[in-house]
Amino acid sequence: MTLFAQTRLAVAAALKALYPDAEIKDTMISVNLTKPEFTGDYTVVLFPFVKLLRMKPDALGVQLGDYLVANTDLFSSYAIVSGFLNMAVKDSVWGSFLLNNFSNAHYGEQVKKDNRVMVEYSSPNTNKPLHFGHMRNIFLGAAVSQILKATGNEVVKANLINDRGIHICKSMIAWEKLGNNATPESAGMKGDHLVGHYYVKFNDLYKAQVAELIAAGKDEKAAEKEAPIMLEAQEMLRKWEAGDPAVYLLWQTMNGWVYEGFDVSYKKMGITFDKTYHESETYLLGKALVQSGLEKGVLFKKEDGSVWIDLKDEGLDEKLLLRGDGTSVYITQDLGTAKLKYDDFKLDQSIYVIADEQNYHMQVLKLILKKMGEPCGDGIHHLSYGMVELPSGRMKSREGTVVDADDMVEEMITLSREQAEQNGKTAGFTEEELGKLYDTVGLGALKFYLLRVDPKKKMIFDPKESIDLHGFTATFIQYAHTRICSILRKENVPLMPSVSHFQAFELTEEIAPLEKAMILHLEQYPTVLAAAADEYNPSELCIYAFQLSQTFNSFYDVHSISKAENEEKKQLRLMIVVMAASVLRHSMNLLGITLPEKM
RNA sequence: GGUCCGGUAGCUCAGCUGGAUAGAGCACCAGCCUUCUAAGCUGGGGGUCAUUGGUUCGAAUCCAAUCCGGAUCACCA
Repeated sequence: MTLFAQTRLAVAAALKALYPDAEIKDTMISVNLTKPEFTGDYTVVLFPFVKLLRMKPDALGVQLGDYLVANTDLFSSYAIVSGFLNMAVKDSVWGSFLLNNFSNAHYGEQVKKDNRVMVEYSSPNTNKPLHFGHMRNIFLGAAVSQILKATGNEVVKANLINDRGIHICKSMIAWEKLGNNATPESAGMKGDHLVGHYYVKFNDLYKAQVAELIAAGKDEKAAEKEAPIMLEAQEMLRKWEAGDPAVYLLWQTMNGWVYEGFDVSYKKMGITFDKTYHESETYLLGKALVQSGLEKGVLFKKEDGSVWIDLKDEGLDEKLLLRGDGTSVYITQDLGTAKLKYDDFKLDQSIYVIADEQNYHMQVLKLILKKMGEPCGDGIHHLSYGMVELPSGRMKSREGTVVDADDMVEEMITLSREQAEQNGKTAGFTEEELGKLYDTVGLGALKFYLLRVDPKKKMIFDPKESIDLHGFTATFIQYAHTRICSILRKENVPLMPSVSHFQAFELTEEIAPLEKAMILHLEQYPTVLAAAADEYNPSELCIYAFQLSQTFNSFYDVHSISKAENEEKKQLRLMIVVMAASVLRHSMNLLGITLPEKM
């Protein structure tokens, strides 16, 4: 148990012992970290009990403080400042905290529980390459997966590829018309970029045809419907659904190019999946569910044969589940896929990382499953995140205003190289080491940038202002880590020393404020990690790791390790920095960010 | 119009289960490298926490109303 939690329990026990007749609820006990400007480590807010106990805050504080010091082994003293009881934890407690945890590579993790959860993320369409918006989705999903694993869950990372539909046919038509049988090899392009290129071409052609029709006297709506290239795309989709061999072959070929391109991008970004679903294989699955819903009387049929669900009593409207011609719609597929996932893995929870524009869709999906009595609906959680926008508004792949994912990665790597060269940081590295380092720094900065903001907030990204490598960034944390590694190299202490490494350590001197600040931060890590998991929010780890690095930099500035005042101080500080480096690595690894030993 | 999300320093964001004088980073200004990596540290200026009212010992945080921005309410996916 964390010291923080122990303090809460101790306060609860103390109150019960002191005032056995008072009904003190757990929620009334508010324990916080003591603000740096006051002496003490943990603060108990006294106001909530004042009314109940009919006591002045200060009088209550004295009784509670005295009791805690006398009856627990945790606290050495206390101070009361205007209604706040500031408890000082004994130095010896901090000493054993360090000794017990400094060499624990799994510090902060939770024991395995019987809970299987799927996280679906990335989920790209195969008509265009990944862009900056996808990266937020991908990094979020990957990070949340890792965080859930670290907090004891069994995690299945899933990717649902949208490989069919009119958008794919658009790329195919344009390639047929304009491609001259170009392949990724002949065009010298990544496959996903090649296919994306023809998707843009399609829209160029389409717009031109619409303009032509309008010039010929058609109104806009009719023109958009009748543009020949659009009719061709729709015809191609019908052929695909009918299993036309030529269309099917082209579809397979072009999707194959896209997958090769995606694989390169995923690999560069360090992203993997345990399971890949393809919509072409799942899009018909929902129909059986709809049929059983009809039999159960949850759904109803209209005269034209279309199937609906009535969600009016939930404050929503009627929702179509199957077209009159019996073909499925978007939500039908999702119903089927939800059940498939559940049956495949016996899931307790199923997390969908999907942009917030689909909040309504996900709400409806859950409601329908619930009404149909499908157990797979219970564990569904929509991890909704805000879109990444440009200063000029949303990115539109049709209009080619997207910031491409591969380009962005390359740009960040270039930026990290420029920064390193500017700072004269390249000495003592081989070319190969430098290349690896720039990847680490560039990608780290990118991931951190996208993860440091609360997922539900939308982000505005200005590509003209490149991502900074100073301040609240991965680079800052990476740098703090390399400084620690440098100390450890000098002192011949391994990155992960054995439990017995500091067994001779004995605490006799008072712990200095910045040493204490480090220890207090380290003690918070399990609490922060648990909160990040509860809220599916990796940004909490970003903030935590940044603050720990900040505190370390101040500590580093004031307290020398190799020139510590004495051997005891040296050992204490070594334990602190060993553990700090370990916690930094642990938290950043969960976000997919690597911390180098030299930079 | 209904529903949901957001509005905190010039900019990007923390803080939101009510708690001490509202915090970071960037940008700006002034200092700090013969000492473990200056991609760093120290200090400074910069705020009507959108507005109004309410609840409370105490409100950026909770409630209500209003204003502004966004998303969504398809037989598209």
